[in-house]
Amino acid sequence: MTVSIKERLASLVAEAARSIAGPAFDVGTLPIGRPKDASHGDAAIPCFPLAKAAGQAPPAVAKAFAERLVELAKENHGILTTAEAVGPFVNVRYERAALAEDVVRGVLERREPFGPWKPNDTRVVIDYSSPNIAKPFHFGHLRSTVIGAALRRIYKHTGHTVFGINHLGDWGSQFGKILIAFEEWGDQEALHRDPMRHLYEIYVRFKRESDADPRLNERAAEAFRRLESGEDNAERRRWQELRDISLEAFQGPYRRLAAEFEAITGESFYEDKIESTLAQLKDAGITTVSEGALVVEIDGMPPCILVKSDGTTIYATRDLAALYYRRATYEFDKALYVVGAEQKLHFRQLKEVIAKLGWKEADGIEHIDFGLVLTFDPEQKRWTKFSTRGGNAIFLDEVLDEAVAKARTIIDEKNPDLADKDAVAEAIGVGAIVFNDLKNTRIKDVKFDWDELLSFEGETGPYVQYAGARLSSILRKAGSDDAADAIPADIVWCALHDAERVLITMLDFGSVLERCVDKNEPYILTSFVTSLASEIHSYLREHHVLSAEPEVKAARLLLVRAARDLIREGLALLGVASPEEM
RNA sequence: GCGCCCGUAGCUCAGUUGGAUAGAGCAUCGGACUUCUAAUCCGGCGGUCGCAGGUUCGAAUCCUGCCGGGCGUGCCA
Repeated sequence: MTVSIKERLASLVAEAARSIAGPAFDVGTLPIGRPKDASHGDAAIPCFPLAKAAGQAPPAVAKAFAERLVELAKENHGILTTAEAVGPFVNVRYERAALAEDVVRGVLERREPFGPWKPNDTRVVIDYSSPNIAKPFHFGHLRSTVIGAALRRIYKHTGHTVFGINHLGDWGSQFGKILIAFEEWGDQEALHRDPMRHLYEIYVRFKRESDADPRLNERAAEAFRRLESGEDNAERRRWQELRDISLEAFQGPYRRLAAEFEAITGESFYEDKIESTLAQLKDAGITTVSEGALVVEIDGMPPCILVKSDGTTIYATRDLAALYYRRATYEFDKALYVVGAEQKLHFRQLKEVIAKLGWKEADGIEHIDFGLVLTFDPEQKRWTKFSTRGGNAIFLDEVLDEAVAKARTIIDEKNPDLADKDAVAEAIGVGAIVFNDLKNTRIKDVKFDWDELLSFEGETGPYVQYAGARLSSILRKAGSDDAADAIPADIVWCALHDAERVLITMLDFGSVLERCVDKNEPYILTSFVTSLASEIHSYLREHHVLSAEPEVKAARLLLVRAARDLIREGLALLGVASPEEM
């Protein structure tokens, strides 16, 4: 197995460091970073830890360190050309041909980290999307769906065994409300025409009318009791009907968003597992009865309620049943919950309960929280929460359709002869929305802004897609867009010396994925593909491919192929399509 | 009240876990298409990193205290 140029640099740095600061020096304390200014070099090593260990001033140590690196580089060809001390830093430059070959070959031959990583033994359950099907699939559901789907693919790519789970909100007391709402105002024709919208309308109406008529809430509670009784009654049949129709309706958005699951086990799936869950929790001796409810008391926070005083269960009970089931079924090491930040307390409670049970898996339970979707309130002149109750929810399909329509308009204007315009518009429009949601740190609130959502310029999905399309176009015109094309033996790799910025960026792919996994943050990858696209757009302006001298052209075509593949790979991990043309 | 989160350019955000002169996009101003897609590129303008202390060779980053905003705070999810 070949060792990447990055790893070879790391071992060179380690060897040089030990020869300066002694064999006991902890090489891990010496970070290899990127210089502030790209003109300084390809990689930079701050020498402060080394200076401390060597007991000398940082600039002096840096100087000696750089000299040692140069010596070592002479003995080990194909890694570095220069190592220069600048004050307390050492800036190094990769040997150009080696850099180019390492990166391009790595991508095209799908070596790690560009291709799939060798399997590790970590098993990960990712709970995401999990829409409440008594409520509409609105824009707010996008976040969990898109973040979770991206994490699922990133974990898979990096060698984890992953189980993506849609913990559908298809149970619970709000179903009592929906049942009563449907009994009062339900309409079969409207339900089948547009299930989500119809259920949304009657749900909002229920919320509104129950304010004036508390009897509605009582009836809803009774309906849920009857549902949870386990009998094959009218409530159950209606529930089953609404659930099936809703679930079917969700498949459209899931397809468009490239969201896939290993299992769709909603809350109702645990209905027959609640009893044994409660028994085990009681047997463990961690439950108490408080104010008529069965709870687990937890230091420093409110108790976790298992059975309400009216005898019905609650979401925490079902989440615990799910944890028992998932431990037995998937033998997970990590259980990630991609759920909004407002449920922070609930997941802290879950984790505490599991810790009280003494499970070794407790540490692996992690709430992958994210910010709210806000809407601008012109009256209050500030960003406020969407409220389902208020009825100002924005449907996801509406947003996607709007973006696709905008993409279609731009295609007609810029590329009227394009084949398959509708398919390309779908890829661009949906890609823009997905990309936008994965652009920032999860915890940031998302401000719902049509202008920003429908912007296809700058740091956007279409910007990255466009870079990919330009690369594909070059390959098409060169007639060499065959992924199976072998890399010729006579490639002059140093012809790519002027593509250093692109190559150095591509070199980062592995550590980018590591950071994504480490922090459960897809935006790091989003940011990476944006940088790569930017480097490509700049490069293509200055460096013509098809008209270059044969040697240069051959090398550049390989670079183009590699960059195109990596952009496609990165976007695919995020859930964004890469049109060949746009 | 208490707990958690956020505060960086006019706006939206990065800042690789404490390293070099704090970076992008949008907006704005100027420039680049008879050459592989101008959904692009190049340049200008724009900063008391909320405030005040502290830690040290070095702080947007760590610690403390304030200020402002958000979320949560026992039977919704």
